[in-house]
Amino acid sequence: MELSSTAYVILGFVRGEPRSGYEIKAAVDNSTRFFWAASYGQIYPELKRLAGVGLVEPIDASTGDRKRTRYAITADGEAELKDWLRRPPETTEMREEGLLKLFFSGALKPAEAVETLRSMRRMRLDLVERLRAMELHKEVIEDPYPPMVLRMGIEFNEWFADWCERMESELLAPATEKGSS
Amino acid sequence: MELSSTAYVILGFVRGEPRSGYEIKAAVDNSTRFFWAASYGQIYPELKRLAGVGLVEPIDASTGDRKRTRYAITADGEAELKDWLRRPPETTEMREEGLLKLFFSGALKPAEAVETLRSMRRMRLDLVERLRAMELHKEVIEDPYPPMVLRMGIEFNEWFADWCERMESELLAPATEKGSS
DNA sequence: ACAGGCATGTAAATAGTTACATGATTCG
DNA sequence: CGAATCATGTAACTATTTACATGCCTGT
Repeated sequence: MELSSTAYVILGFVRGEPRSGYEIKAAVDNSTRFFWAASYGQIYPELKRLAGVGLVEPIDASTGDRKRTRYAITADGEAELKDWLRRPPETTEMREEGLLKLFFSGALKPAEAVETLRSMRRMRLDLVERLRAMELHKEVIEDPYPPMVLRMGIEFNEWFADWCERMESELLAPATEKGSS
Repeated sequence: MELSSTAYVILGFVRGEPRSGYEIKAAVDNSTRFFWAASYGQIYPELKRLAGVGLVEPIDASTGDRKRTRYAITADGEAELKDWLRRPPETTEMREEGLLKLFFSGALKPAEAVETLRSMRRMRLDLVERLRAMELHKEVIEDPYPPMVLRMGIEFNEWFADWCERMESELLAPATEKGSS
Protein backbone atom coordinates (compact mmCIF):
# COMPACT_ATOMS: atom_id res chain seq x y z
CA MET A 1 0.00 0.00 0.00
CA GLU A 2 1.18 3.51 -0.75
CA LEU A 3 0.35 6.03 1.93
CA SER A 4 1.25 9.69 2.25
CA SER A 5 4.50 10.49 3.97
CA THR A 6 2.60 12.02 6.86
CA ALA A 7 0.87 8.67 7.36
CA TYR A 8 4.17 6.98 8.08
CA VAL A 9 5.25 9.67 10.51
CA ILE A 10 2.03 9.06 12.38
CA LEU A 11 2.41 5.29 12.35
CA GLY A 12 5.96 5.66 13.59
CA PHE A 13 4.96 7.86 16.48
CA VAL A 14 1.94 5.90 17.65
CA ARG A 15 3.87 2.66 17.62
CA GLY A 16 4.89 1.90 21.18
CA GLU A 17 2.41 4.24 22.79
CA PRO A 18 -0.94 5.71 21.74
CA ARG A 19 -0.79 9.42 21.01
CA SER A 20 -3.21 12.20 20.16
CA GLY A 21 -2.84 14.51 17.18
CA TYR A 22 -1.58 17.22 19.47
CA GLU A 23 1.00 14.90 20.99
CA ILE A 24 2.16 13.72 17.59
CA LYS A 25 2.69 17.30 16.51
CA ALA A 26 4.68 17.98 19.67
CA ALA A 27 6.76 14.84 19.17
CA VAL A 28 7.52 15.80 15.57
CA ASP A 29 8.53 19.31 16.58
CA ASN A 30 10.83 17.84 19.19
CA SER A 31 12.59 15.34 17.04
CA THR A 32 12.10 14.91 13.30
CA ARG A 33 11.25 18.53 12.58
CA PHE A 34 14.69 19.41 11.25
CA PHE A 35 14.40 16.90 8.42
CA TRP A 36 10.69 16.04 8.34
CA ALA A 37 7.97 18.44 9.49
CA ALA A 38 4.21 17.99 9.79
CA SER A 39 1.44 20.48 10.50
CA TYR A 40 -1.98 20.07 12.14
CA GLY A 41 -3.53 20.46 8.74
CA GLN A 42 -1.85 17.23 7.73
CA ILE A 43 -1.96 15.30 10.98
CA TYR A 44 -5.63 15.51 11.95
CA PRO A 45 -7.14 14.55 8.58
CA GLU A 46 -4.55 11.81 8.15
CA LEU A 47 -5.36 10.32 11.57
CA LYS A 48 -9.00 10.00 10.52
CA ARG A 49 -8.01 8.43 7.23
CA LEU A 50 -5.74 5.91 8.96
CA ALA A 51 -8.47 5.07 11.45
CA GLY A 52 -10.85 4.63 8.52
CA VAL A 53 -8.65 1.98 6.93
CA GLY A 54 -7.89 0.31 10.23
CA LEU A 55 -4.20 1.08 10.56
CA VAL A 56 -4.73 2.95 13.82
CA GLU A 57 -7.61 2.90 16.26
CA PRO A 58 -8.99 5.73 18.39
CA ILE A 59 -8.98 5.43 22.14
CA ASP A 60 -10.96 7.92 24.12
CA ALA A 61 -8.60 9.61 26.56
CA SER A 62 -10.80 12.49 27.69
CA THR A 63 -10.46 13.76 31.23
CA GLY A 64 -13.64 15.37 32.46
CA ASP A 65 -14.84 17.93 29.92
CA ARG A 66 -11.50 18.03 28.12
CA LYS A 67 -11.86 15.86 25.09
CA ARG A 68 -8.87 13.95 23.83
CA THR A 69 -8.53 11.06 21.43
CA ARG A 70 -5.38 9.05 21.37
CA TYR A 71 -4.69 6.65 18.54
CA ALA A 72 -3.07 3.26 18.93
CA ILE A 73 -1.42 1.34 16.12
CA THR A 74 -3.17 -1.85 14.99
CA ALA A 75 -1.51 -5.07 13.82
CA ASP A 76 -2.18 -3.99 10.22
CA GLY A 77 -0.67 -0.62 10.97
CA GLU A 78 2.46 -2.15 12.42
CA ALA A 79 2.81 -4.43 9.40
CA GLU A 80 2.39 -1.45 7.07
CA LEU A 81 4.98 0.57 8.96
CA LYS A 82 7.55 -2.23 8.85
CA ASP A 83 6.90 -2.76 5.20
CA TRP A 84 7.62 0.87 4.52
CA LEU A 85 10.71 0.87 6.72
CA ARG A 86 12.13 -2.00 4.66
CA ARG A 87 11.71 -0.25 1.32
CA PRO A 88 14.70 1.84 0.29
CA PRO A 89 14.22 5.55 0.97
CA GLU A 90 13.49 7.73 -2.03
CA THR A 91 12.72 11.34 -1.37
CA THR A 92 15.63 13.48 -0.43
CA GLU A 93 15.33 17.22 -0.76
CA MET A 94 17.10 20.31 0.36
CA ARG A 95 15.89 23.87 -0.03
CA GLU A 96 18.49 26.40 1.00
CA GLU A 97 17.69 29.99 0.24
CA GLY A 98 21.16 30.95 1.46
CA LEU A 99 22.88 28.78 -1.14
CA LEU A 100 20.63 30.23 -3.80
CA LYS A 101 21.62 33.76 -2.80
CA LEU A 102 25.26 32.80 -2.69
CA PHE A 103 24.93 31.22 -6.11
CA PHE A 104 23.74 34.51 -7.59
CA SER A 105 26.10 36.72 -5.60
CA GLY A 106 28.07 37.63 -8.68
CA ALA A 107 25.54 40.46 -8.94
CA LEU A 108 26.88 41.94 -5.70
CA LYS A 109 30.16 43.04 -4.23
CA PRO A 110 32.13 40.30 -2.44
CA ALA A 111 31.57 41.97 0.94
CA GLU A 112 27.85 41.45 0.46
CA ALA A 113 28.23 37.77 -0.35
CA VAL A 114 30.16 37.46 2.89
CA GLU A 115 27.11 38.82 4.68
CA THR A 116 25.03 35.99 3.25
CA LEU A 117 27.57 33.47 4.47
CA ARG A 118 27.49 35.03 7.93
CA SER A 119 23.70 34.82 8.10
CA MET A 120 23.83 31.22 7.03
CA ARG A 121 26.44 30.43 9.63
CA ARG A 122 24.46 32.12 12.38
CA MET A 123 21.33 30.16 11.44
CA ARG A 124 23.22 26.89 11.52
CA LEU A 125 24.77 27.61 14.88
CA ASP A 126 21.38 28.55 16.33
CA LEU A 127 19.97 25.30 15.04
CA VAL A 128 22.86 23.38 16.59
CA GLU A 129 21.98 24.91 19.93
CA ARG A 130 18.33 24.02 19.62
CA LEU A 131 19.24 20.46 18.69
CA ARG A 132 21.66 20.17 21.59
CA ALA A 133 18.94 21.32 23.94
CA MET A 134 16.72 18.51 22.64
CA GLU A 135 19.51 16.06 23.22
CA LEU A 136 19.61 16.83 26.93
CA HIS A 137 15.87 16.41 27.34
CA LYS A 138 15.89 12.67 26.96
CA GLU A 139 17.68 10.78 29.67
CA VAL A 140 16.58 7.19 29.50
CA ILE A 141 17.19 5.75 26.09
CA GLU A 142 16.49 2.24 24.97
CA ASP A 143 16.16 2.91 21.26
CA PRO A 144 19.48 4.02 19.72
CA TYR A 145 18.04 5.48 16.51
CA PRO A 146 16.44 8.74 17.60
CA PRO A 147 19.63 9.96 19.31
CA MET A 148 21.65 8.83 16.30
CA VAL A 149 19.49 10.91 13.99
CA LEU A 150 19.63 13.85 16.37
CA ARG A 151 23.40 13.67 16.40
CA MET A 152 23.33 13.72 12.62
CA GLY A 153 21.44 16.98 12.83
CA ILE A 154 23.99 18.43 15.21
CA GLU A 155 27.02 17.25 13.27
CA PHE A 156 25.65 18.26 9.89
CA ASN A 157 24.82 21.75 11.07
CA GLU A 158 28.24 22.12 12.65
CA TRP A 159 29.80 20.98 9.41
CA PHE A 160 27.70 23.48 7.47
CA ALA A 161 28.55 26.34 9.83
CA ASP A 162 32.18 25.46 9.41
CA TRP A 163 31.84 25.40 5.64
CA CYS A 164 30.38 28.92 5.76
CA GLU A 165 33.31 30.07 7.82
CA ARG A 166 35.80 28.52 5.43
CA MET A 167 34.13 30.13 2.42
CA GLU A 168 34.12 33.45 4.18
CA SER A 169 37.89 33.28 4.66
CA GLU A 170 38.29 32.20 1.09
CA LEU A 171 36.41 35.24 -0.15
CA LEU A 172 38.29 37.57 2.16
CA ALA A 173 41.72 36.06 1.49
CA PRO A 174 44.04 38.28 -0.55
CA ALA A 175 43.20 36.95 -4.00
CA THR A 176 46.06 34.59 -4.68
CA GLU A 177 46.56 34.34 -8.40
CA LYS A 178 46.97 30.92 -9.88
CA GLY A 179 50.55 30.43 -10.83
CA SER A 180 51.90 32.76 -8.19
CA SER A 181 54.24 30.74 -5.99
CA MET B 1 8.43 43.69 -3.09
CA GLU B 2 7.84 40.08 -2.12
CA LEU B 3 7.99 37.67 -5.04
CA SER B 4 7.77 33.90 -5.15
CA SER B 5 11.02 32.01 -4.74
CA THR B 6 10.76 30.86 -8.34
CA ALA B 7 10.74 34.50 -9.41
CA TYR B 8 14.17 35.06 -7.92
CA VAL B 9 15.59 31.96 -9.54
CA ILE B 10 14.40 33.31 -12.85
CA LEU B 11 15.78 36.79 -12.23
CA GLY B 12 19.08 35.26 -11.21
CA PHE B 13 19.33 33.20 -14.35
CA VAL B 14 18.30 35.86 -16.85
CA ARG B 15 20.73 38.36 -15.38
CA GLY B 16 23.79 38.46 -17.61
CA GLU B 17 22.13 36.80 -20.58
CA PRO B 18 18.54 36.51 -21.80
CA ARG B 19 17.12 33.00 -21.49
CA SER B 20 13.97 31.16 -22.50
CA GLY B 21 11.85 29.15 -20.09
CA TYR B 22 13.33 26.00 -21.50
CA GLU B 23 16.85 27.28 -21.01
CA ILE B 24 16.13 28.38 -17.46
CA LYS B 25 14.85 24.92 -16.64
CA ALA B 26 17.99 23.38 -18.12
CA ALA B 27 20.19 25.80 -16.19
CA VAL B 28 18.42 25.00 -12.94
CA ASP B 29 18.73 21.27 -13.53
CA ASN B 30 22.41 21.71 -14.15
CA SER B 31 23.26 23.78 -11.15
CA THR B 32 20.86 24.68 -8.36
CA ARG B 33 18.73 21.58 -8.63
CA PHE B 34 20.30 19.83 -5.65
CA PHE B 35 19.18 22.57 -3.27
CA TRP B 36 16.61 24.49 -5.29
CA ALA B 37 14.49 22.92 -8.02
CA ALA B 38 11.92 24.42 -10.40
CA SER B 39 9.48 22.82 -12.82
CA TYR B 40 7.95 24.09 -16.07
CA GLY B 41 4.69 24.46 -14.21
CA GLN B 42 6.35 27.13 -12.11
CA ILE B 43 8.70 28.70 -14.63
CA TYR B 44 6.41 29.52 -17.56
CA PRO B 45 3.60 31.19 -15.59
CA GLU B 46 6.15 33.05 -13.47
CA LEU B 47 7.93 34.38 -16.55
CA LYS B 48 4.65 35.89 -17.77
CA ARG B 49 3.98 37.40 -14.38
CA LEU B 50 7.44 38.94 -14.23
CA ALA B 51 7.06 40.32 -17.75
CA GLY B 52 3.68 41.72 -16.68
CA VAL B 53 5.23 43.73 -13.84
CA GLY B 54 8.21 44.76 -15.94
CA LEU B 55 10.99 42.92 -14.16
CA VAL B 56 11.91 41.00 -17.30
CA GLU B 57 11.13 41.68 -20.91
CA PRO B 58 10.48 39.21 -23.72
CA ILE B 59 12.75 39.13 -26.74
CA ASP B 60 11.64 37.17 -29.74
CA ALA B 61 14.32 34.62 -30.51
CA SER B 62 12.46 32.46 -33.00
CA THR B 63 14.39 30.82 -35.80
CA GLY B 64 12.19 30.11 -38.78
CA ASP B 65 9.05 28.32 -37.66
CA ARG B 66 10.51 27.39 -34.31
CA LYS B 67 9.12 29.86 -31.83
CA ARG B 68 11.25 30.87 -28.92
CA THR B 69 10.99 33.73 -26.47
CA ARG B 70 13.94 34.69 -24.39
CA TYR B 71 13.56 37.04 -21.46
CA ALA B 72 16.02 39.74 -20.50
CA ILE B 73 16.21 41.33 -17.08
CA THR B 74 15.18 44.99 -16.87
CA ALA B 75 16.72 47.66 -14.64
CA ASP B 76 13.82 47.17 -12.22
CA GLY B 77 14.39 43.43 -12.29
CA GLU B 78 18.05 43.83 -11.51
CA ALA B 79 17.27 46.17 -8.63
CA GLU B 80 14.72 43.70 -7.30
CA LEU B 81 17.19 40.82 -7.52
CA LYS B 82 19.90 42.73 -5.67
CA ASP B 83 17.46 43.78 -3.05
CA TRP B 84 16.52 40.18 -2.43
CA LEU B 85 20.16 39.06 -2.43
CA ARG B 86 20.89 41.54 0.34
CA ARG B 87 18.12 40.36 2.62
CA PRO B 88 19.20 37.56 4.99
CA PRO B 89 18.12 34.12 3.78
CA GLU B 90 15.19 32.56 5.56
CA THR B 91 13.90 29.29 4.25
CA THR B 92 16.04 26.31 4.94
CA GLU B 93 14.52 22.88 4.66
CA MET B 94 15.58 19.31 4.47
CA ARG B 95 13.38 16.31 3.75
CA GLU B 96 15.20 13.06 4.18
CA GLU B 97 13.10 9.95 3.97
CA GLY B 98 16.13 7.90 4.93
CA LEU B 99 16.59 9.70 8.22
CA LEU B 100 12.91 9.25 8.94
CA LYS B 101 13.19 5.52 8.37
CA LEU B 102 16.30 5.33 10.48
CA PHE B 103 14.55 7.26 13.22
CA PHE B 104 11.82 4.63 13.42
CA SER B 105 14.10 1.65 12.93
CA GLY B 106 13.55 0.49 16.50
CA ALA B 107 10.64 -1.42 14.98
CA LEU B 108 13.09 -3.54 12.96
CA LYS B 109 16.12 -5.70 13.58
CA PRO B 110 19.47 -3.84 13.51
CA ALA B 111 20.47 -5.60 10.30
CA GLU B 112 17.52 -3.95 8.58
CA ALA B 113 18.44 -0.49 9.82
CA VAL B 114 21.87 -1.09 8.34
CA GLU B 115 20.19 -1.65 4.99
CA THR B 116 18.60 1.79 5.21
CA LEU B 117 22.00 3.32 5.94
CA ARG B 118 23.47 1.52 2.94
CA SER B 119 20.74 2.82 0.63
CA MET B 120 21.29 6.31 1.91
CA ARG B 121 25.02 6.05 1.40
CA ARG B 122 24.60 4.76 -2.13
CA MET B 123 22.25 7.62 -3.00
CA ARG B 124 24.70 10.17 -1.65
CA LEU B 125 27.61 8.70 -3.56
CA ASP B 126 25.58 8.66 -6.77
CA LEU B 127 24.76 12.29 -6.24
CA VAL B 128 28.41 13.11 -5.62
CA GLU B 129 29.21 11.60 -9.00
CA ARG B 130 26.52 13.57 -10.77
CA LEU B 131 27.74 16.76 -9.14
CA ARG B 132 31.34 16.04 -10.05
CA ALA B 133 30.27 15.53 -13.66
CA MET B 134 28.68 18.98 -13.60
CA GLU B 135 31.87 20.43 -12.21
CA LEU B 136 33.83 19.29 -15.26
CA HIS B 137 31.33 20.78 -17.71
CA LYS B 138 32.28 24.34 -16.98
CA GLU B 139 35.78 25.33 -17.93
CA VAL B 140 35.94 29.08 -18.10
CA ILE B 141 34.81 30.60 -14.87
CA GLU B 142 34.68 34.24 -14.03
CA ASP B 143 32.10 34.09 -11.28
CA PRO B 144 33.40 32.21 -8.21
CA TYR B 145 30.02 31.57 -6.59
CA PRO B 146 28.45 28.83 -8.71
CA PRO B 147 31.50 26.56 -8.37
CA MET B 148 31.64 27.34 -4.67
CA VAL B 149 28.05 26.22 -4.24
CA LEU B 150 28.66 23.16 -6.37
CA ARG B 151 31.60 22.19 -4.20
CA MET B 152 29.35 22.54 -1.19
CA GLY B 153 27.06 19.96 -2.76
CA ILE B 154 29.94 17.61 -3.36
CA GLU B 155 31.47 18.03 0.07
CA PHE B 156 28.19 17.81 1.91
CA ASN B 157 27.20 14.63 0.14
CA GLU B 158 30.58 13.11 0.81
CA TRP B 159 30.25 14.04 4.44
CA PHE B 160 26.80 12.48 4.56
CA ALA B 161 27.96 9.28 2.86
CA ASP B 162 30.74 9.08 5.38
CA TRP B 163 28.32 9.59 8.25
CA CYS B 164 26.24 6.67 6.96
CA GLU B 165 29.31 4.51 6.88
CA ARG B 166 30.29 5.49 10.42
CA MET B 167 26.81 4.75 11.72
CA GLU B 168 26.82 1.41 9.96
CA SER B 169 30.03 0.42 11.78
CA GLU B 170 28.59 1.68 15.01
CA LEU B 171 25.55 -0.54 14.64
CA LEU B 172 27.61 -3.52 13.63
CA ALA B 173 30.28 -3.04 16.30
CA PRO B 174 30.18 -5.55 19.16
CA ALA B 175 28.01 -3.56 21.58
CA THR B 176 30.59 -2.11 23.91
CA GLU B 177 28.94 -1.47 27.25
CA LYS B 178 29.50 1.83 28.92
CA GLY B 179 31.87 1.39 31.80
CA SER B 180 33.72 -1.55 30.29
CA SER B 181 37.34 -0.51 30.02
C1' DA C 1 -10.15 37.46 35.56
C1' DC C 2 -6.85 36.52 32.31
C1' DA C 3 -2.86 34.49 30.07
C1' DG C 4 -1.02 30.58 28.29
C1' DG C 5 -0.96 26.06 27.17
C1' DC C 6 -3.94 21.91 25.94
C1' DA C 7 -6.77 20.06 22.29
C1' DT C 8 -9.25 19.41 17.90
C1' DG C 9 -10.22 20.77 13.83
C1' DT C 10 -10.99 23.25 9.05
C1' DA C 11 -10.86 26.73 5.12
C1' DA C 12 -8.20 28.99 2.12
C1' DA C 13 -4.21 29.89 0.04
C1' DT C 14 0.18 28.76 -1.86
C1' DA C 15 3.59 25.70 -3.66
C1' DG C 16 5.03 22.26 -6.41
C1' DT C 17 4.83 17.98 -9.33
C1' DT C 18 3.20 15.22 -13.03
C1' DA C 19 1.49 14.33 -17.07
C1' DC C 20 -0.13 15.60 -21.10
C1' DA C 21 -0.83 18.30 -25.65
C1' DT C 22 1.22 20.51 -29.42
C1' DG C 23 4.44 21.18 -32.88
C1' DA C 24 9.46 22.10 -34.79
C1' DT C 25 14.04 20.59 -35.66
C1' DT C 26 18.03 17.60 -35.91
C1' DC C 27 20.50 13.44 -36.53
C1' DG C 28 21.18 8.85 -37.93
C1' DC D 1 11.31 7.91 -41.56
C1' DG D 2 11.64 7.70 -36.58
C1' DA D 3 13.63 8.99 -32.28
C1' DA D 4 15.36 12.41 -29.49
C1' DT D 5 15.50 16.87 -28.23
C1' DC D 6 13.90 21.66 -28.53
C1' DA D 7 10.17 24.56 -27.00
C1' DT D 8 5.90 26.30 -24.82
C1' DG D 9 2.33 25.69 -22.20
C1' DT D 10 -1.69 24.03 -19.10
C1' DA D 11 -4.83 21.09 -16.16
C1' DA D 12 -5.17 18.34 -12.48
C1' DC D 13 -3.45 16.78 -8.58
C1' DT D 14 -1.02 16.49 -4.20
C1' DA D 15 1.27 18.56 -0.49
C1' DT D 16 1.81 21.87 2.89
C1' DT D 17 1.28 26.10 5.50
C1' DT D 18 -1.27 29.60 7.74
C1' DA D 19 -4.61 31.33 10.12
C1' DC D 20 -8.54 31.00 12.34
C1' DA D 21 -12.49 29.08 15.34
C1' DT D 22 -13.77 26.77 19.37
C1' DG D 23 -13.52 25.56 24.02
C1' DC D 24 -11.18 23.49 28.38
C1' DC D 25 -7.85 23.63 32.03
C1' DT D 26 -4.14 25.53 35.19
C1' DG D 27 -1.64 28.93 37.57
C1' DT D 28 -1.25 33.77 39.07
